[in-house]
Amino acid sequence: MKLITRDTDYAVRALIFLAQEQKRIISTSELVSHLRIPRPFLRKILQRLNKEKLLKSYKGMGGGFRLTVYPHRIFLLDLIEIFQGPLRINECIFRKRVCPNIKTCKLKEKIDSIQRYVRSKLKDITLEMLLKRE
Amino acid sequence: MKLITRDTDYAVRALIFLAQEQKRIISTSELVSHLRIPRPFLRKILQRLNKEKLLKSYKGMGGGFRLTVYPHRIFLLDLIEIFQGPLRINECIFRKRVCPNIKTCKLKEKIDSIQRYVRSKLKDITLEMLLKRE
DNA sequence: ATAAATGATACTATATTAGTATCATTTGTC
DNA sequence: GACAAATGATACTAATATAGTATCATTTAT
Repeated sequence: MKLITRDTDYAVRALIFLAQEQKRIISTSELVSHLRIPRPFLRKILQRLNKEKLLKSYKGMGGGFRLTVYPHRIFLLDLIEIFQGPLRINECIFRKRVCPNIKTCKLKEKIDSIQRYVRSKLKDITLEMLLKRE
Repeated sequence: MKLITRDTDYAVRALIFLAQEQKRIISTSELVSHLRIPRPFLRKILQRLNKEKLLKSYKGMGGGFRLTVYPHRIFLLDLIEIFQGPLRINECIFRKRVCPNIKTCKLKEKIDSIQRYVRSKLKDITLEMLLKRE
């Protein structure tokens, strides 16, 4: 059971690199040569981050991507949800027959609370915390 | 992102039914007629629970399964791990290039703590809590 | 004009999850 | 002992999600 899939992982690495290069425009080629991520896959990821407005893209020669959001305002939770969809851990189990009174079920409360916790903790983790320092 | 997959879910439902029938021996057929789970899939699940010693099986005519563990000693976490493997959320992201000093990384600490929390909370949830009451 | 970049989008491959099928073995009942 | 009703073991298929590729159009600095 993975909480973080490959594309989220790659996205994080790419964002770290971009953050460390400040506002410089970095091309996919440059990223590929530094991080070891398959080029077309990385391209797809960067395009997505662009659509989500975390990056701004520049077309044409000398083009590439640039971070548009401060690293302390980029949250791991958001990246996870961009690439993996909404974080839900309380789906399946609560169906008709299992849980007699779904509204008041203690179990549902517990699971909901786990989910809230996980979400809030993942929200605490920012890109900034991942940057190399000293 | 699902925390609980179909087989875990089915296992829970089957266990609930078995727990409610006390120590009576219940066949797959009876379970199938009460829960709506595809028979061969359910059989696979019951066999697994048997191997894990949560159930005891009885072969031959009149045979079936019986719960061998008290519902308050069956934990959701264990069921999840039986069917889905170890619960790990801190795999992927911490590889060579991303995290400069993996030993001391604050982020790893955070994720580890999330994992500990999730595990301990899932460990708090017992089968007993899922049984119908009043 | 051209080369070097991204945009859009469709496709393929691999892994995981979900479910099926089959045959062997055990056991209660007549 | 024969038979039917059960599980044991195991291999197979189907569907879905994840991972990765390919292609062509468009933009833009030189």
